[in-house]
Amino acid sequence: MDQEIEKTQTKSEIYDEILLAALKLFAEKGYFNTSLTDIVEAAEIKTTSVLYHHFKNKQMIATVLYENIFDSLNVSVDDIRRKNQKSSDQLRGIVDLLFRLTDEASYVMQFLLILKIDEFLPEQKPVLETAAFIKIIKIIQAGINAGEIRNIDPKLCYAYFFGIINSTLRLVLTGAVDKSADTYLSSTWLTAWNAIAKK
Amino acid sequence: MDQEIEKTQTKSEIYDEILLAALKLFAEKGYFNTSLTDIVEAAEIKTTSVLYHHFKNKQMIATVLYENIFDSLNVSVDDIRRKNQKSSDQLRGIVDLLFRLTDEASYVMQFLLILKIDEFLPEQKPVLETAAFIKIIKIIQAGINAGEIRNIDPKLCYAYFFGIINSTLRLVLTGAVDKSADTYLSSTWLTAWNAIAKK
DNA sequence: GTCTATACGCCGATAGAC
DNA sequence: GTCTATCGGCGTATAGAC
Repeated sequence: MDQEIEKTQTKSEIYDEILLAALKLFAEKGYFNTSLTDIVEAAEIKTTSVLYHHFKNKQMIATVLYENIFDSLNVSVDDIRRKNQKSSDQLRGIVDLLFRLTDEASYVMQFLLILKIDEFLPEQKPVLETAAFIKIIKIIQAGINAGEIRNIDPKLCYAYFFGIINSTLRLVLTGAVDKSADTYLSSTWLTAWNAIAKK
Repeated sequence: MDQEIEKTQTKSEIYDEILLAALKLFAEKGYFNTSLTDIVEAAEIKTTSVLYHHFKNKQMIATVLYENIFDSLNVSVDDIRRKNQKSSDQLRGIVDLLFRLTDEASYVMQFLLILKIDEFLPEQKPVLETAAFIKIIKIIQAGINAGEIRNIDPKLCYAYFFGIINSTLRLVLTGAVDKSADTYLSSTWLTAWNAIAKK
């Protein structure tokens, strides 16, 4: 998925190590409970100097993570939209993706669903205003227009549908239930879709 | 609601001012972005010494807020359980309460729904293990036993029902929609209840 | 590009007079 | 119980040699 990078502009392994270490720590302990020293240790580099050679400051590490995650999500949503016509199929694709990410990239999903991003990146767009989520609202709007989804405020519809999806994933991510997200996929999808589908 | 306090053991007005100021600031900027100086200014007291005379440290302010809010919620849930027999009526009572709190005490609801409490109060119980929420799970279990609610894992059922409720309230609390929570009450209740009700 | 050393600000917390 | 003054430490960030 990140393999489109040419050798020449590879940002170095250390760069990636730092990002990965920071992502894990932010997800586990939160941004403010994570010191640069923590990141340095987890990334297995020697001193903060190495870190500052790659990033302007702590906030920039978080900013890059934010951009990577939301850009990647945006690309995936585009892909799903291209491969499916009906709103229900597009939403199903997005749900599949989110459940898979929860099982296979839980740190990413914690960043998305659990962290309070605007607390440490106040200048970034709120989640609902990012490209990926604007497109999701569009999918919902299209579903309403096509008569697939009942005619309510798209944002409210988003809250209903992804309220069910996200709170289920939060149960998994916080360890409140012990099974994998995948276990709950079909039941949760059905419930969420029925909550917004036109009868 | 807080009027049961006898005059003799009133903790002084300053105590309450500090708590209220801290609640607002934590809700608006987050715990870590709020300094004791911020609280001192907002509470309209002179120095941090006054603050330290009432609270052992910053964390204790948050702890008292946490306990007040969850105790009060627990009392309300008891009250609702006493006044209603059916699970559906009890859940409806809780939903009414949460929507009212969102409109009338938004800082409290932000503390409950938006803040990542375990980041600054790591030793406190996770929300789902507090008395109030254990009782909510019991209400759901009773509804399943009575045949009112479909037979699924109570925690999953909780995620479906309150996923819809809470994500709608989050829209209001974060300003993603401009109307009051009350506007969405009946529609959201219906959707949430239908998501878990036995047909 | 990595090392050692260090600056420095902020903030939580305390001492002690009154 | 409130004031002035101040400490100590952590964590971010930088300087400068190699």
